Parts: sequence; C-alpha cells; structure tokens
Amino acid sequence: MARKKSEKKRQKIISSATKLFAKNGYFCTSMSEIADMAEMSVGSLYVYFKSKDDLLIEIFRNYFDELMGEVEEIFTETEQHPLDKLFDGLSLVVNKLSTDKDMAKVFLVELRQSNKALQSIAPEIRKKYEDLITNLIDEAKNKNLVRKNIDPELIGLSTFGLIESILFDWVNKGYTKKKLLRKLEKAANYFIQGIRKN
Amino acid sequence: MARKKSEKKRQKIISSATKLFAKNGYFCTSMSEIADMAEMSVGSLYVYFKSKDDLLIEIFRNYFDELMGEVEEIFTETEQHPLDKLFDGLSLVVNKLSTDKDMAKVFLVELRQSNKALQSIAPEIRKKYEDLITNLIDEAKNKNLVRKNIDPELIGLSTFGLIESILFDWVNKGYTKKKLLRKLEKAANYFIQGIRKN
Amino acid sequence: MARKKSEKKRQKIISSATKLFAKNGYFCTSMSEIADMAEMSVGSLYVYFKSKDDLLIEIFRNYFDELMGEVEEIFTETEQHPLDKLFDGLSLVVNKLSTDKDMAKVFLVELRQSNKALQSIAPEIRKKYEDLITNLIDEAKNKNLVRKNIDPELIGLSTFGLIESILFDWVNKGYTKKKLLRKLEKAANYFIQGIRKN
Amino acid sequence: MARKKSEKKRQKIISSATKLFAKNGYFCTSMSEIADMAEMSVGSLYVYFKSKDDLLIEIFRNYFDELMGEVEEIFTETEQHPLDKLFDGLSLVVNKLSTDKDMAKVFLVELRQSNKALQSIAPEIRKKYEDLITNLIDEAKNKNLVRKNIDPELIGLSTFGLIESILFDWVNKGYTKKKLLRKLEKAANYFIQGIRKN
DNA sequence: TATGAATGAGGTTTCATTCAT
DNA sequence: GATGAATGAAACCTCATTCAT
Repeated sequence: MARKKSEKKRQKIISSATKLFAKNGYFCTSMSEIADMAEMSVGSLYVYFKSKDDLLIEIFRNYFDELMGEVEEIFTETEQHPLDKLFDGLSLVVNKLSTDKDMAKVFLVELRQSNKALQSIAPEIRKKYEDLITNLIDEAKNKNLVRKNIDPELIGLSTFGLIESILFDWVNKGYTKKKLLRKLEKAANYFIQGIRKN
Repeated sequence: MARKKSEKKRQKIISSATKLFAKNGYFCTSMSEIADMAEMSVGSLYVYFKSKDDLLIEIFRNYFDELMGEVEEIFTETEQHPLDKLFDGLSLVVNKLSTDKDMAKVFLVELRQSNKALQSIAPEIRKKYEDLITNLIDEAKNKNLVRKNIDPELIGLSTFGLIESILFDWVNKGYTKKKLLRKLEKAANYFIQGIRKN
Repeated sequence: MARKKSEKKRQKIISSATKLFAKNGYFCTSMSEIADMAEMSVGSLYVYFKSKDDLLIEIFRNYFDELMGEVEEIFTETEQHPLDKLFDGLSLVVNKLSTDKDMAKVFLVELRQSNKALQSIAPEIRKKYEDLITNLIDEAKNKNLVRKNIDPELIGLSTFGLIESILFDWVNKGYTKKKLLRKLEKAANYFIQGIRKN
Repeated sequence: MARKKSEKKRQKIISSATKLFAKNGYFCTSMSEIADMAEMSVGSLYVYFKSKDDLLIEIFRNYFDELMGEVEEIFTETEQHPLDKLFDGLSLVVNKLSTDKDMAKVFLVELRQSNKALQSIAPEIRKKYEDLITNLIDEAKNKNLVRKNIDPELIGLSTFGLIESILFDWVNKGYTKKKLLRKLEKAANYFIQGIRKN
C-alpha cells in the first residue's frame, strides 16, 4: 500500500514535469516549478529521481518501452500483409501520442536535444523503432511484396519523419484527434503506395 | 573598409555560435564560450547582437531566407514536370545543408524549441516552405499530374519530415555527403511515386 | 522556532543592506557586498527578497509604516494644543531616526531617487506624512489657533523639509543626538511661532 | 571662433546630460545615451569631460557658482532690511531653478548622493549657501532686528530645507511657476515671521 | 519519507573608458 | 578634434542540488 502511494507520487511528478517541459521546454523549466505543480517540495523530487536529467530520461523510458512493445506486437502478428501492419503500426504510434499532447510535444522537441541526459536514450528509441521496421520490410521483401531496391532502413527513417512532422503540425495547430489520424493515414498511404509492388 | 572588417567579425561570431550550438545545444552554450571561439571579448558579442536570442535568430534568418529563395527559383521555373521540380527542390535543400553540418544540426534541433526567441522565426520558416510546396502541388493538380485527393499541405508536411529525418540520420551517423544525397533521392522517389498519377 | 530563525536572517540582511546603502548608496552597493556583511551567500538574499529593488522597498516599508503610525497616535490624542502636537510629532520623527543613523541616511538620500523601485513607495511615505499634518492644521484652523491664510499642505511640505535638512546636517557632521534634538526643537519653534496666532 | 564652437558642444553635452540625469538619475543614465541625445559620439564626451563623474560635477559647479554669486549680490546690498534680503534671496534661488526644471530635479536628487564624485562639490555648495545666510543673520542680530537666541547656522539649514521641499513638490506635481513662487513666498513668510523681532 | 532554506557556480548583460583610425 | 568598436570587470539573478531537521 505504501508502495502504491509512492508510485502515485512518482506519476504526479512525471505528469507535472511533462506538462511543464511541453510548455516551456526542458531548460526553461525549473525543478521548483515542477515541485509546485506536483504539490510537493523540491526535496521530494530528489527522493524519487536522482537528478533533473534522470527525470527526463524516465519520462521517455517508460512511455516508449511500452509504446514500442505495442508496435512489436502488431508487427509480429503473422497473418496480415506486412504493409498493412506497417500502416497499423504508424496509426498506433500516432494514436497513442495523440492521447497526451504534452507527451507528444516533449517527444518531438526534447528527443532531438544534444542534451547529455538524452544522448543515451534518444538513439535507443530511434534504434528500436528502426529495427522493428527493418524486420517488417525484410519480411515484405522476402514475400516479394515490395518493389525491388527498397532500403528497409530508409523506410524506418522516412516513416519516423512522417510521424514526427504530422504530429508536430497537430501539436502546433491543435485540431481534433480524428483529423490528425486521417492526415496520418493519408500521408502513410502516399508513402506505402510508393513502395508497394503492384 | 571598416564596414568589411565589421562584417567579417559578425560572420565569425555566427560561425562560432553555430558550431557550438550544434555541438552542445543553444542552452548549454554560453556567451563566453562563443566569445572564446570567436577570439574576442564577451562584450564584443553585444556590439554585434543585442542578445543571445537575437544571435540565434539571425543565424536562422539569413540562412533560410537565402535557402528558400533558391527553392522558389526552382519551383517557379515553368518548363519542368512539377514532381521533378519537387524532387529537385528537396535535393537542393539537403544538398545545401549538407555543406554545413553544424547548421544542419542547429536547424534540426533548435527549430523545434519552445524557446521564446524562436517562436517567431521557426513557424515562419516552416510556413514559407509549406507555401512553396502547396503552390507546386496545386500546379501539378491543375495539370492533372497527381492522383486525385492529394492534399497539398500534407505533401509539404511530409516532405519536410522526410528532409529532417534523413538529415538527422546523416548528422548522427556521419557518412559521406554523396551517400546522404542518394538516400534522400531514394526516399523522395518512394514518396513521389506514391502521389504521381500513372 | 524555524520561523524565528528565518526572521532573524531577514533582519540581518536588512540591517546589513541599510548600513551599506547608507555608506555607499544604493547603486554603489552590490548584492555580494550585502551578502558578505550579512555572512551568507548571495543566493540566500534571494531566498528572502526577490530582487535588490525589493530589498530597498522593504527596508522603507516596515520602518515608515511604524513611524507614521506613531506620529498618528500623537496627532490624534485630543487634549493637547495642535501646535504642541505638531512639535511633538516632529520631535518624535527626528528622535526615532536619530537612533539609527544608517536608516536616517538612507531615508535622506534614497527616497529622492528616480529609482524605479522607489517610485511607488517614496510618494506614499510623503503623502502619508502630509495628510497627517494637513489634518492637524485643519484642526488648528477650526479651533482658531493659527493665523488666517495658513495653507495646511504647505505646512506639511515645510516641516518635512525642516526635518530633512536638520537630519542631513547631523548625518554629515555627526554631533550628539542631544544636540540634534535641540536644533530641531529650535528650528521647529521658529517655524511654529511664525504660524501661531498670538 | 573654434573656441566658440567648442563651447557650444560642451553646453550641448551638459544640457543633454542634465535632462537625462533628471529623468532617470545619474546611475541609470549611460554615457552612450548622453552621446545620443547630444548627437555626437561617446568618444567626444571624453574630449570635453574626463569622466562621467566629472561631467556631473561640472554641471553643478558652473550653475551654482553663478547662482550663489547672485545671492551674494543681493545680500551685500546694504540698504534693505536683512530679513527682506533673506526673502529676496530665497525667491531668487527658487526663481532661477524654476526656469530649468531638469536642473532643479538634478539638484534635488543628485546632490544628496553619497556618490564619490559629489562628495567634494555637494558640501561646498551647501557651505557657501550657509555662509551667506550666516553673515546675513549676523548682520540682522547686530542691528537687533531678530529675536535673541537666533542661531544663524540653523537659519541656513532651515531655509535650505524650505527651498528643497517646495521645489521638490513643484518638480513632482508640476504646477505653474507662478504658483510655485507664491508657495515659496508664503512659506518663507511663516518662517521669517517666526524669527523677526516685533 | 518529506521538507525547504542554503548554497555557489555560472548565466546573460551592461557600461565607463580607451585607442586606433 | 572626432569617432565608435572593443574591452573586461562587475552587476544582478537563477537554479540544480544538498542536508539538517
């Protein structure tokens, strides 16, 4: 029970920090602001996280471990057409990030920082994503479902860019989630059409 | 002559700052580091730029005004197939940014900041790019050269994302410029294939 | 208990700052000098006061609220001759300021600054003083105890000037408190004689 | 002729500086602001004045040497009643300062600074004034025109305070010069009544 | 576990003054 | 005489982190 209460506090810190990082950026957010929003003392933050960097890292770690797990599930289900699975994967990522605009913002902005804290985690997330895509495209190539000369790594990169740019647009313009998803689907289709073997 | 010397100093500040912003990020670069690298005093930085923010803004403003000008030239040349012009435009952007990896890095990272300094300039650059693409795609639609239902704004977004993700990969992995361009061309082709009317 | 300790520190900052402002003036006193004299770190000053301006304001605010309160008490005691109350009021002010020469100095010098910090507080203090005098002189007029045509506001101004110039002399020449009070009383008498109805 | 042109520049610097010191205070006025207002370069200021302090000192020196000279003239004219001469002297000072509100402001504010630059000049001006008054009152005492026990030095102090407080009021409230003079005359009369032998 | 006062290093910026032109 | 770019010391202030309670 004590464990539970403690976990609740951790989550409150994470959600407060995410909100503030989204609004003002990592560097323009102070620990005391986070403490204020989380309704606890600065000292308490350091009970749960060993540094400000650490807090940022943990925000990403949990979230993207889970997210990538879900993508993997989709990709390893064997029955579907690989390009449909690709489509579903992209939708899933955007769908999930669209439920927490603050997280989406932080993901888009902070994951590019040269910030030391993230020099470990950011490439890790990208790598995981690219590996999943690469495997999927390899599968598609083996089944002869995509054009020749398709570079699987490049598909990873491109789709990551697609996700990012469309989320970025949504985050800044603030339209409905539904519209966001329709946009993603359309753009994904342009792209998938470009690599599908007819 | 004094004017010329003065302009030389300005450029030295800009290149030093760009290098450091690329390496450590805007917030983790101090004015005194910039002064050191530019081989002048901190006070001198403030002779040429009225604040650190201002310095960052000017770095972007000059560079992207020129770059977008060049893209516009390509797009408004009338004789080519619009999708070829699109291809050429993407190549141009990546080509140019590939000559200055520091600038590329700064472009990729800092243009997403919620940093107040950039809240004006970043959207401006994106907007200019999107407008150029939108006009081009509209032209292509009028000439019936792309599939129905193509959303011009979405093409802007997607290609921006494409450029970013491929540059980002290059910046981090550091392969040759030639390889970078080949990647961009390939990815651009996937995408353009996806929207071209056959 | 923590509260008490905290209040002690505040007071130490205030007294150190007052001493230094008196000696070198507000602008020629740095926060780090204040910190040194108060035997704490610069950062600590900002725990108690949100800016250097704020520190100066608080020095005045507390002191003069109390002082004006005491003057008011004298003036609203009903039994005495109003001009005697005026005399007592002037004595009180000088008496009190003579117990803290640093405060007197700061009062004389800084309250005239065009310093933004004080643009709110300085007129407030003067106004409070003038209002008290005005009421008192109005009372005297109603009781027919002063000459006709006496301008109450002018009495406020003049006596304020009297207090200031005599304190200023004392602060610079540094004679005994007793002598200071005698001077004030004499000068006050000259003035009061000039307005009293015989 | 060159001499004349040079003197004109000096005067332009002085008037610009006075204006800015009046508005923002000595410490909140920068040399480059003064240069801007005087329509010349910073370097030129240093051709005419050896430092910022020096500039402030010279502003006072010229002005008050002249002013005190005029007061002296009045006081040494032998035919008038000394207390009338006192009255005329006070009027003269206020009259003159009322023609240049900026100078009045600077006089009121900066002459109290503990500013090193002024530690020489400020007491000098006060001393000169007090000496003139002391001589005058001594004359009056000899002629048996004032009450016994009048302290000449105290009259100097008090009237200086009177002048200051009334000018201060005018400077802040900004009424007409005529009204200012009437106020001064009234207040002077209260005071002179208080010391005159009936 | 929880607190928040205390720290001190480091940030950006200002500015009086100098000096080569 | 006139200029204004260059300087560098010093200013105010912030903030991640610690630690005694």
